[in-house]
Amino acid sequence: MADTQPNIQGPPTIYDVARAAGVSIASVSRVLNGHRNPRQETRDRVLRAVAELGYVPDGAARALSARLKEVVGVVFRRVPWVETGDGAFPEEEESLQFTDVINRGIEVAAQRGGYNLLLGSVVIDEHDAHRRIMTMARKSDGLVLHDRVLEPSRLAELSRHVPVVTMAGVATQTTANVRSDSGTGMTELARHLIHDHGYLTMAYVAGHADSPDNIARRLALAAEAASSGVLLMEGPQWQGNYLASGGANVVSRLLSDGVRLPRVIVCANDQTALGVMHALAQHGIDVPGEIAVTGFDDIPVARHLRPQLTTIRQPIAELGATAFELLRSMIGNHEPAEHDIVLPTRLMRRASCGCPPVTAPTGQLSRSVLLAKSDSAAPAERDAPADRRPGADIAVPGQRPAPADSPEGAKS
Amino acid sequence: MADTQPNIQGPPTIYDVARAAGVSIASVSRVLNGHRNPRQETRDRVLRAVAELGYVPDGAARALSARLKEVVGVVFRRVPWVETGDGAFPEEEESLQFTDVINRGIEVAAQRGGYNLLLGSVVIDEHDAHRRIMTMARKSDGLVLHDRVLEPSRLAELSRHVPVVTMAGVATQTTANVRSDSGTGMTELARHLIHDHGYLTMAYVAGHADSPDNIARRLALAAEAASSGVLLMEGPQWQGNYLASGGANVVSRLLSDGVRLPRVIVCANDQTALGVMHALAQHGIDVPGEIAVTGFDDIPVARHLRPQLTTIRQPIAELGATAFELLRSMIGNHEPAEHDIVLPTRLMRRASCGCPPVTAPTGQLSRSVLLAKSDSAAPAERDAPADRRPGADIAVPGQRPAPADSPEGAKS
DNA sequence: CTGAAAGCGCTTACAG
DNA sequence: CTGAAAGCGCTTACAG
Repeated sequence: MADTQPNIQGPPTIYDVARAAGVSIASVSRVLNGHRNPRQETRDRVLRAVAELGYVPDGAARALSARLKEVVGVVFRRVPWVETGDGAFPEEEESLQFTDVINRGIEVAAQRGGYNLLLGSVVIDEHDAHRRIMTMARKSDGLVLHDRVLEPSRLAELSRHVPVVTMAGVATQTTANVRSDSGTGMTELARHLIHDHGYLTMAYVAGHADSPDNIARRLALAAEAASSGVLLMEGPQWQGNYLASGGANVVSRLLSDGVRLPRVIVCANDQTALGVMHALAQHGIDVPGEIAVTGFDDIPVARHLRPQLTTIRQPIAELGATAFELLRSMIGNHEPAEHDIVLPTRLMRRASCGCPPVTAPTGQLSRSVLLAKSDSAAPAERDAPADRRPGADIAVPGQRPAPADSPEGAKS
Repeated sequence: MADTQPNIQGPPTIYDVARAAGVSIASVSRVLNGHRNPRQETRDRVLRAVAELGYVPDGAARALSARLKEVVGVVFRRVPWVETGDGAFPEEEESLQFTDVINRGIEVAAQRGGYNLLLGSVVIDEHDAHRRIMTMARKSDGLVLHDRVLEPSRLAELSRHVPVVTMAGVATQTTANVRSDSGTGMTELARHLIHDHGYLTMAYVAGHADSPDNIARRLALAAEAASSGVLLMEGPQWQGNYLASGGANVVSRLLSDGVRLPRVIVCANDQTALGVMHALAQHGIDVPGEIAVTGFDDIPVARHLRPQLTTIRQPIAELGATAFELLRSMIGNHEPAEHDIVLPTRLMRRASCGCPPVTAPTGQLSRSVLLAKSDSAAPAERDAPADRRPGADIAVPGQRPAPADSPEGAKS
């Protein structure tokens, strides 16, 4: 078959394969798409030619003809880049771990279904975000929209063109939504803080004020605080933005204003907690000894922080995968089975709330493991847990930890 | 124009617009693509019809006709999902912050250039990874490949189909590469550890053995150690995998084997350092007091760790953006201007190497900021820095910090 | 400046 | 089972 030359340049087309195999392009297409029609001999010849030429169908041609791109678009909201003084190029300031893990969940599910993921970001207040999103829509079979990438009014218009699934949003007549159970999760956390730890004062560092997740978390926390007579500080001073910088700014501002801080700071998400813990540490305030801090999400780094972050785990990757499956069920003008899918959450008790830290199961190690002499004091050993649980990083719903500080009295 | 009905279903096509505007589809196309031909009146009519119908061209048709998809593919390597016992769905175990930030850099640059990003992952030892990558190639105009997603032999084949840029790899005859200057960065770090801090024993927790970055870092560190007579521990026992779990496993294994640890653990990347610090903390070993730890990359969370992580900053997002620009210069069969672009790195001195921690510029705060009474001891104040620098989180090349521990003698 | 027509590379009825 | 042909929705020479 050495005489069968493909096009002068560029990848081989289906015509090249057909010529090499001595069949029509229809047969090539049938073999490649797994129809059972072609007989074995035809199939063999086609497959051989395909292998020889290294043929892979062009995605655009396939999409145009089959009316299916096998691509799902994902739009998320990105922090605008900040120009740094020292280089020609801007750098990103924040990580978006929650978003990234969701996207990974979407991608894995999409892959299984033979889809690829078209990723695009939008910046706050970008005036023609909807145009860019529309362009993405026309490059995909459907769209997953993260929180707050498009005004609700535009949403309706968009959903007339392609199926749309929102993440952590609100289901509409024409769009479906996937979220996790923020209310139940926050209620569980609040009860742990109030009843297990006996904390009497708390604050809520909010996420975006109009985010449904933020609202649900705030309300659940407020309800528990009210029913237990616990003081809950919230409001403009405590307004964050789901970012570490937002959490850090809230704390720094309050401290420099001389505002007295509560015993626990409950954060709208882990990223915020990251910033809050950072700011507290900068000011020499011990967590959880002086102030306990909690998050929401359980992003991968949560367990690597010092102290490890007590938080509500969302099944983050699964949220993404669920969004993909839901979207796929809508592709082809089908109605989704459900319009609002809610996944469960669970409390992860770690050290930042005041629960005993989990240390290595091997127990205390001899100092002889240190090759180098050190002139620094050995680190203060924190209170050894009464009920040392090897798997305490895993949620144990039925189990109550020993309170890390003594209750300060009930319902002051 | 209420009488102009679009197709029964689906988004309007260029034919719908042409009919509504009373012109040919060619004119519609010309107006939309910014050709200067159409006269003002034609232009107005087209634009009005476009607005009324909400027309946006189909990406696949456009791609097929214009021979340009305006999509760049990005392939990265993902940790395989682990089935958890408690649910139907697997969960991701690790974050991939370095990869995620690079991808964000690619995406931002791509967006500026009118491109979108097609994202796909590959798993270690996936046998038909190359087929999936090929499919992605046929859905894009070019490919950015992260480290080790494809065997080198397949690379050559792939690059015959589409332009390929590798990240942190090696340039070949047919592919270009973008990386940062690992050698210089590691040399700077090693000198800081050896000469500024006076450390005499160190270890290197490696990344993937065949990663060019890993090799460059290891060699640079070894060269500095050798020329200063410092002990460097490395080898199979110290083999990591660029993941937090890899770093944690190395430390845990060594500790349970009773191996004596060195004064500094230099990690191949930040993610590894995260795991190392986590494992050390679990075993009650103080960082940096007993063992100093350093990373490489400066991923966003590095500065949020306790202690803050001393590391080499790579311009991560810029690496991605550069890869996109390079790739775009290759799209259309152009030769890239450069085949191997190397971006600079710089040392970020933070606390984990033993440099003085940076605390809030406001100085010490009254305990009265705490609303709740606390029964826990105030946190131990770490050695106050002699030269407290407000901007110490920013690299200050010319400045040397006070050593955090006394030199243990020169060139033992 | 504008329209009719060809063509991008596929898939899929429609005949045979 | 197989091939010739139409068609997916665009862009762009080619004529006028």
